[in-house]
Amino acid sequence: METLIESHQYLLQYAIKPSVQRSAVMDFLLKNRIHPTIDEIYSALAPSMPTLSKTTVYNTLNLFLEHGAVQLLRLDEKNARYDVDTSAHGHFLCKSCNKVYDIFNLKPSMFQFPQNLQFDIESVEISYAGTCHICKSN
Amino acid sequence: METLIESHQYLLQYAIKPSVQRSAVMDFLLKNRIHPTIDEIYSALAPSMPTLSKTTVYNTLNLFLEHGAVQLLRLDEKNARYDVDTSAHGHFLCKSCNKVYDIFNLKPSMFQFPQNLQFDIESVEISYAGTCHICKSN
DNA sequence: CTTTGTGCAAATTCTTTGCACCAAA
DNA sequence: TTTGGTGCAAAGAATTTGCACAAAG
Repeated sequence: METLIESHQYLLQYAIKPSVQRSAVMDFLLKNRIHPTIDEIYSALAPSMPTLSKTTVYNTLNLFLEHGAVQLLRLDEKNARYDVDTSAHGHFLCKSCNKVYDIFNLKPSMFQFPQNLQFDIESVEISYAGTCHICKSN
Repeated sequence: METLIESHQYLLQYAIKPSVQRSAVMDFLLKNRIHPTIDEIYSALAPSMPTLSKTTVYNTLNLFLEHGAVQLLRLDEKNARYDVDTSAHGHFLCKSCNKVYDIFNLKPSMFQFPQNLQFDIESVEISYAGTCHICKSN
């Protein structure tokens, strides 16, 4: 399939050696911008890849993280979530439906560290939690 | 001791029924603004409270959370941390020494949600990670 | 061949739960 | 006495590790 070839190329951009499993995981991330958990990724791919193991999904996401191809989100107390969009943006977690929304319209200055070079910043996470507009009206 | 009486009063402000254990935990939090993990709190108190159990520390912090007396921080992939300062401020985690620094000089506007009333915001977390000035020079 | 990736099972870590005992009003 | 708090042991959930087999060059 052409789509998996695209994921293959995408991995190469991050110097990640592609494999069937890695391309499938990246393909899922690129097409489903839902900030999925390991379990969500595994459950989505398992039906079409019966031999896939959850260990491989863990290995794969850790590899993606090391290569900077995904961003780790710790929005709730439970599982880690992964975002294939590594640009500067924030997140909103609805505590009612557990859906994660991207918040793109934050001022760029919010992603700059306020203090004068004292620390070396590697990552910035801006996250909100509450109730989304859909759950609010129910 | 006078200090535990202060913690006792502090708990009452949040409508938390004090106990020896709860006052001791709150006393530790008020005097050690290090955003400790459950384990750090337990290890600090256990020597002077031999019968203290880690379960009680978990119970206590969950109770404090429910009453809004502490703020939950999820800065690293591992343990939860707790901050007795519930005001709007950010945090910096040094990945080298694991120390957490408070970032107080953030603009108040950063803690307001950028979108027009679509979502009900309950909490905002702004966190940075990288290398602190001490580890940088080593 | 040789290197690297995969996947099973087991281990580890963090946190919660069930339940008996203890403490305080 | 009655209510609620504590603490042990066990359970549960998320993630990592060890190792044998498979795949790819």
